[in-house]
Amino acid sequence: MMVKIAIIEDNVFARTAWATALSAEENFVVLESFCSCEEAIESEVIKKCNVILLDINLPGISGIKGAEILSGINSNALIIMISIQDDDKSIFGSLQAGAIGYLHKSVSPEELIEAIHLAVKGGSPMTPQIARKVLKSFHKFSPKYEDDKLTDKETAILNLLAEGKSYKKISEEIFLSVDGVKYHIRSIYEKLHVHSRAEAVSKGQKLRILTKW
Amino acid sequence: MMVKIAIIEDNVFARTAWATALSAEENFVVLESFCSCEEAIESEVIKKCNVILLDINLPGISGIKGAEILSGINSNALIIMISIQDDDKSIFGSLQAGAIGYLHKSVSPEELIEAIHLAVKGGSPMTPQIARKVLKSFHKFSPKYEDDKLTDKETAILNLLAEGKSYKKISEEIFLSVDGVKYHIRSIYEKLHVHSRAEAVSKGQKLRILTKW
DNA sequence: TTGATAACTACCTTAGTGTGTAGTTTATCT
DNA sequence: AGATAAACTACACACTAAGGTAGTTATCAA
Repeated sequence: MMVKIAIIEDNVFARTAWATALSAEENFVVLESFCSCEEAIESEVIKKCNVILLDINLPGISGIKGAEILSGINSNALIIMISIQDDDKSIFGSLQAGAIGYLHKSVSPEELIEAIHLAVKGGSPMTPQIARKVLKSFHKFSPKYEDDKLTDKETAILNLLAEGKSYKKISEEIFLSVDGVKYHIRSIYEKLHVHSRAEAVSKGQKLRILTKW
Repeated sequence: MMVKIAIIEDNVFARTAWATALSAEENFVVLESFCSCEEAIESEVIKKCNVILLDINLPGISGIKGAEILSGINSNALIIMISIQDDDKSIFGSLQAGAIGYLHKSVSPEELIEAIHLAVKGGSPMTPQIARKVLKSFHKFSPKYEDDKLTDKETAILNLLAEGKSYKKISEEIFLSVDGVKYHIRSIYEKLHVHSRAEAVSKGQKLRILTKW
């Protein structure tokens, strides 16, 4: 099984260096190298490839926007970002856009080959620091004050609020008076420092109080 | 610099096998092995260790709940889960609870040693499949129908809704009449199949339309 | 025993929300 | 040139939400 690769990178040196290195590997074939997302999007090659190496800093359509478009064209292609940045916006933006790997531009050809093998085998190549960053993004924010922790009942109600249920519906579900529900919602708002359902839900998600999966 | 390790695992064989394997490694010292979270929580050892290996399936307090409590006690300890499960609830629950790594129970002693080294160096040990699962959890859900995609304006308004802003405030911010704002919100609700702000925000987060970082 | 607090229940007011309906303007397609 | 749709603006109305205030238990600690 050949691994068909497309490269999108505006720098000529990097582009050719990667292409030659990868072509040397058995089972790898570089179908085409592009110097912009626009070019790649137009090409039929994208529909045929298994792996797309994508730079983030590109003239015109950015790598992030490009990843989104390309994964729309070929949702089976494994998109690996290659970037000099490692800020949140670049990393999480790329992941949101559909990337399954994120490498630093300083990768050696050997590491790049290894990364592609890993991706093909169902893994997600990334540098250790980025992996840590990604995992940490799941961590619950532990409220500084014990007082600001939501009780189990409050958490349950917050989840029901997120489902758009009215006070009345919630009161029926948890066997409480409507005002009883209000009582808890007041506490939730106070603890989260918000003044509306939407804000509470939003903050609940940000603080990972509401489960998202 | 010694790496001080604590092990929490109810199975005697696994526990002792890991302890002996890790003790053999230079710079590693296993401070103590516990067979339940309860024991570990009581112990002073937790406050002193750098790495905690934590089983998920434990009698009494589960590994997930345990991770939450332990990271509360020592937020600097690197918690690595070791589990036979790889369902979403186990993985993401652990990460939410504060774990920075997630390994399958079938790891070899060499892999375990390697994983701890990686964790200490700022990485996040996990199996390739789990890494992929985690990264995929960031992916935007591409709406099946083109019609259900939010426009840029709608997305912007949804973000403002998430901040709890009133129609009036939003209308001022985006230079539109209040009814103009309503017009877009109707579209948002229709596309997301919801009937309230809170639900829209919740769904927006689930679909990764709203940015969370 | 008293006092404090948590967990409700109850009522009231106001502002804001969700939805129906309808008209206007502008751009796009045929 | 005419039709169509998107992007508004406008108004009306029932309902809900948010917050103020106050009363009732039950529990627990001083």
